[in-house]
Amino acid sequence: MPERIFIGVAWPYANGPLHLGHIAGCYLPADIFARYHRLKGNEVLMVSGSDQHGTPITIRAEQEGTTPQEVVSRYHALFQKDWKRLGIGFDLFTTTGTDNHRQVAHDIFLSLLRQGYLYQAVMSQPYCQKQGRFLPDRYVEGTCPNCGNPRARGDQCEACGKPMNPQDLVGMRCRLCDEPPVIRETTHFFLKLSAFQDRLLEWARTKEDIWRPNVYNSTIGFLQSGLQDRAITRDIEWGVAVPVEGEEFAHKRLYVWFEAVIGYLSASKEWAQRAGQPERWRDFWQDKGCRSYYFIGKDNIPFHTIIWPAMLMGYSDHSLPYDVPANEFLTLEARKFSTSQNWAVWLPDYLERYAPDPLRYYLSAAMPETGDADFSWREFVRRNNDELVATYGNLAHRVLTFTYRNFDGRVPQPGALDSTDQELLARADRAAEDAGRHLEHCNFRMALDASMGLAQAANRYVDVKAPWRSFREDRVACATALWTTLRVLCTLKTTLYPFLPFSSQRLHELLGFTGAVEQTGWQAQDLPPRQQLAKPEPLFSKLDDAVVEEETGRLEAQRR
RNA sequence: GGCUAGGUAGCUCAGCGGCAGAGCGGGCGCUUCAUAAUCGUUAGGUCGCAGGUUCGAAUCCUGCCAUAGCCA
Repeated sequence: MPERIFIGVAWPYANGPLHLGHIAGCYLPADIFARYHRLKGNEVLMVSGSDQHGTPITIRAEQEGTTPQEVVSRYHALFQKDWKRLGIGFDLFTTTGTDNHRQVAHDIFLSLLRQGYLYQAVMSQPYCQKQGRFLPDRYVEGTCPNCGNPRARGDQCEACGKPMNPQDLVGMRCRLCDEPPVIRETTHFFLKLSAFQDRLLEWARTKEDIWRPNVYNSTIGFLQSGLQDRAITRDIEWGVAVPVEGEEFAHKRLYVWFEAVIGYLSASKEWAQRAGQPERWRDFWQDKGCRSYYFIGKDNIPFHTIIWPAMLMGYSDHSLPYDVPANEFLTLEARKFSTSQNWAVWLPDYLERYAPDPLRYYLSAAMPETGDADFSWREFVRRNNDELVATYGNLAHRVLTFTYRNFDGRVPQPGALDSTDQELLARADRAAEDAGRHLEHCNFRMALDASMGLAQAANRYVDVKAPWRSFREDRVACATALWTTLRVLCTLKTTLYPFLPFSSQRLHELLGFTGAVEQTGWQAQDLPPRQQLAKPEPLFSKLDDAVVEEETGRLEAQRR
């Protein structure tokens, strides 16, 4: 009986390329999870898209003297290309700029309004008289009252990290034209989060054994400390219109934090339309048996465990998140990724120079699941050479080349299996079970370990069996050992497929199978004796140690 | 200031009440099918600090110290 799995992944701001922190944070784990479930034959819907609204995008456009739409289109196209190259397999990766998204956002807004969960209230905002517009917080600059930094922003002082209200700044001025803004009153819609407090708390408490401790504790903490209603509209031009009549809201837009999460639902509807089955989204949103998973970074937790569930509770009977496996952060050479300081390994740069699977391997093995994790080029080269190439790649290569050369390029016919052979095959079944169980629970590092442990056991087995010796002394024993190891490779190509889709497909073909490895299910494929093997070639390449200096040098050079 | 998470071998991390663990790196050795890969073996730790609970604490509790993130 196939299960239904909905996978929502954080929506990246389309204002710049993605870096490895984003990949380790949510895109890779989501993809691993999706591939596993597809392999098991489950129905999976995995969606996300470019978040094309929000201040970072308008700022970027103004810096470049272009339009927000141009910025968005450029990076959205880049994202699409990168997903393909890295093997992140969305069922749909759309944007928040579609008519469909606007309609769904309006529907939710109006539904919440009708049910009394939205209300209007007046708030004070900085207003630039010279430009005749309200200024987003981060468009306002001034001296930090806390540390004296003269260039603190209205949302936060980057020097001392203190969060800010624009009014707190000494000598507040407009970042675009240097004029001091005035404080003006403006009316906005607020979401009555407080109305959901009790229901949210009751619901969240059912998640104690499902959510990661970090996710559970911070959510409960938030809920217990009391929710404040939040404004869901802003005085800006770039965004989704506020669906009410009249001039008052004509120049206001839905605030991105409210609008972007709606993308999960609107993308599902778009996917269904594109598939020619416009009602199909209901399978993933209104079927009680469907589990929904949201892969995000830890900075996004409250939006997915509090705000989005509250919106869904107020809207109608749509499924609430089942799990929100938020990852911690990745650091780069022990320092925080920083876009403004250009301290980052950008995904397009990586993909220009290296293969996707070594990165997928590294980020899976060092995934920031339970605490922050670090990416360093030294570790990257080491993990590639000493783990991926030496343990897994070498196992496949040593067995395939020996077999290909000495058994006429075909899978050997095994004799009777002795206890060592049987033990290894049992070990393989156990590894697959373990990997599956860990993947079910989003424990990606442990799932990967299960497979790598099997590869090690298989290397030991080959050493014990020494087929290069038995080839001369006992041809049947040699054939049996090789067949057994090849059969273990069949398990490995399956259990590693979620992590290393490209090399699993290659191994699938090297073993003489045709078609897509994804079609073979979450089980070791039968290995028919006499099956023609493909001419062996290494699955992975060693990297020269010089890569370490080259890449760390590049990082330092590009740093601002 | 409040909250959350982590501080364990040279490095990356697991363990979370019962003899301190893994991978990698270091030393030594075996092997030669394989991208000098594999495999065996060995060294290496006051489990952040100080108290407490317990027959027994890396593990539970309290306080402190550096760290990261979130919130006000």
